[in-house]
Amino acid sequence: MENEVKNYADEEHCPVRNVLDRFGDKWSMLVLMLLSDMGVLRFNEIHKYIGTISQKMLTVTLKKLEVDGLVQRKAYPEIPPRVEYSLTQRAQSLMPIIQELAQWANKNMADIQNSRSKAV
Amino acid sequence: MENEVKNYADEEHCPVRNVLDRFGDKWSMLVLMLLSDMGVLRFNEIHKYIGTISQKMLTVTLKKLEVDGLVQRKAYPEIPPRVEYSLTQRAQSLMPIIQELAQWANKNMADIQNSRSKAV
DNA sequence: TCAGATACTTACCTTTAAGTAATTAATGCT
DNA sequence: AGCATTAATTACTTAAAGGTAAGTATCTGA
Repeated sequence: MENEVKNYADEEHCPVRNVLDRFGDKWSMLVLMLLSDMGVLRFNEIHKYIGTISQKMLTVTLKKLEVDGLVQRKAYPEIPPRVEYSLTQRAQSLMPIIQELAQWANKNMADIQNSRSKAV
Repeated sequence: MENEVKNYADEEHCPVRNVLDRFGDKWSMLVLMLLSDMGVLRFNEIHKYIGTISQKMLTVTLKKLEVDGLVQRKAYPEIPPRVEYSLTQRAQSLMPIIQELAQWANKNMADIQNSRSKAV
């Protein structure tokens, strides 16, 4: 007789895995928070705010967020090109939760770093 | 004159980066949710619930969570060994936010997948 | 004519995360 | 004697993420 447990990680049925995997990367959350604070930003503006992101990763990150319908991309047919990014409604409905997460992190950062340093 | 912007990603001062990076990996969130649902679990029980995690990654994940003071590890000096894992208070204060995140993901999963499929 | 601006793309390389499979230690059970 | 049990660890390999640097198109202004 098998122990019929498993299935907590089923990718098809676990929305957390399926959806949240997408902004568990290095930059997505940061871009979302920045756009949430600033409203509308051009590519180079985001690039300057997040001083350490490479052009390539910013492109990749914005594209992923756009594909998921979290970021809206508006390109103006000018030269040199101008592209503006902003949050969609969907992303805006997510931001309060991310803000809570950020608050939790703020509140607990010191203790966590303390725990880490004790762990040798 | 330089454009004095930057610093949105400063790792020293950004608690979100610093703290949340740790459970943006493949398994941490899942382990936290499982322990939140189940209370106290032994290593092999977690392993069975999350059918697809390797022994190594479960060890690594639990150790990281323990170092951050999110998971409590209690080893009984028996043979064969028995080790029980549970959430700390700190992790429990985080769980409501993770639950909200999960609810958001649940609510928005279908739309997001729809957006993705449209994006070719 | 040529640098500068803009939002990328591409090729290449390094780093990190994760998976596989074998091994360990000490005991009880058969 | 030999196998199962438990919670790891170790060495090795593969896959994914991220970084670097250069290139692209088109126009403006010096």
